[in-house]
Amino acid sequence: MENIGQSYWESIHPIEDYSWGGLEETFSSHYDSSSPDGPHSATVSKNLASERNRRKRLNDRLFALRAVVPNITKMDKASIIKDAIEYIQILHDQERMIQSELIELESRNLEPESLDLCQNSEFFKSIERSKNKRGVNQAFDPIEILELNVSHVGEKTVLVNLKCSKRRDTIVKLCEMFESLKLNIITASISAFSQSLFNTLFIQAEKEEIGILKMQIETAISALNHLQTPITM
Amino acid sequence: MENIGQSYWESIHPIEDYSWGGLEETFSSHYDSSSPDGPHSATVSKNLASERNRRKRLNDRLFALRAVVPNITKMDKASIIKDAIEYIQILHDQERMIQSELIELESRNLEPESLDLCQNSEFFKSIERSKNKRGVNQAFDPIEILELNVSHVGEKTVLVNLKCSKRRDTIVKLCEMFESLKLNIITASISAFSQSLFNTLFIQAEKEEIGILKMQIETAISALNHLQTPITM
DNA sequence: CCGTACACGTGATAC
DNA sequence: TGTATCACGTGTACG
Repeated sequence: MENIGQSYWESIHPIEDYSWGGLEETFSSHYDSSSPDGPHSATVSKNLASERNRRKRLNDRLFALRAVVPNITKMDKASIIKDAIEYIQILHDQERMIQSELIELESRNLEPESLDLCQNSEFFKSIERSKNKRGVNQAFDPIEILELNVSHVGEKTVLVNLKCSKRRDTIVKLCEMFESLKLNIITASISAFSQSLFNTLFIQAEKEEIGILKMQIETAISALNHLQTPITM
Repeated sequence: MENIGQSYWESIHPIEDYSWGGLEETFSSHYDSSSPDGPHSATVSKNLASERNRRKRLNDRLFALRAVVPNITKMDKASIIKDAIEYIQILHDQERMIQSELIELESRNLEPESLDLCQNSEFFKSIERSKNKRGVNQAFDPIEILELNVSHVGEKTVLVNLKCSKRRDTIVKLCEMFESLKLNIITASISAFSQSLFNTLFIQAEKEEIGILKMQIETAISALNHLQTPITM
């Protein structure tokens, strides 16, 4: 089976591969017109493939939208769009404030050349027509654990490998979390690539602490995620 | 020809100019409540109404997203999401440019009067905001720059190499600093070894931004060190 | 006529 | 348990 309809929701919560093409293929009855099912079936098949492509495109776009928007609370389609709207409004407000602050700073600096440069920037023009609607909401992203592996590589050394999604302030919160655990860290490496975050830690610990360490990290991350302010809209 | 259309929410819908060319007709009371197959039919009816509400919510959100994103070319669902993604990325770039303009302006006037203004800037407020979630206001150690090298490794790629001393919360502050700069970071790697901290960043930038980037990082770190007195917000 | 885009109802699935 | 979301195939309108 090729799993045509596989999308990221199903990749997160995989479902079993059921055969969806059972009875509709040879289905030609319906009060159909006088056309035999030769060209009609071809048309239906084309439309079917097109519709699949359309759905896939929509889901991919939605996935990409989720990737560029922090402050994702739920993985719903509607929630993703709602969070994107809120985030755009937050960006509008922030830009407005930063721009006003920049102008204030410019006004103290009495160089007319830079003032003209600023006011002629396209950013300034875009700010002019942007409207603010609400106060700045605190953006807070949940840390999504994609992979967590704690293994034992020596006599008293434990290797922690953590892969998680990279969103806004994810690195900051991760570092805070690791520092708060008061571990005996020998070396630590954090690499950000694309939309993922790769953490590698060598920790001085005993072998029997592996399970506890894994649970510690998981609970610390989930505790961080539960700190977020409820967004009610 | 049944055409069970959704129309009662269509009348509520505030946007009247365009409706994706869907088929909207009057709602014909089709499903009967007096079916002999009682509970199953009721379940199906509930599911049907829920699905209609879900679709309506999704479409409303999509319209709202279209409303906050300017320069919508096509009214496609996929195009609306695509334009929103591009717009968010544009906003990110603009924010980054504005930040660099701010930093450049701050470096231009080195009077102490403007230093106070700098500490009230949105850049530092964002730092304080992200730090304020724990209420930690202990005096922290200053970040000591041991080595900073910004070089040009490609057409639009800049390599940043930063080595500094590793003290308490150095990684956290460093990550906050890098995130607040709103750079277009391709990959970032932070390695802690012994008492030193090694940062390697690949940033999408132009060649002429190298000097600005170096100055940005230096001033941001030194500003972080100068911040340590009044964090209480 | 053909391709695109949409809404619709339905069965399956996760919580 | 019911109640959410989702993917799917289909009919249909528009260019």
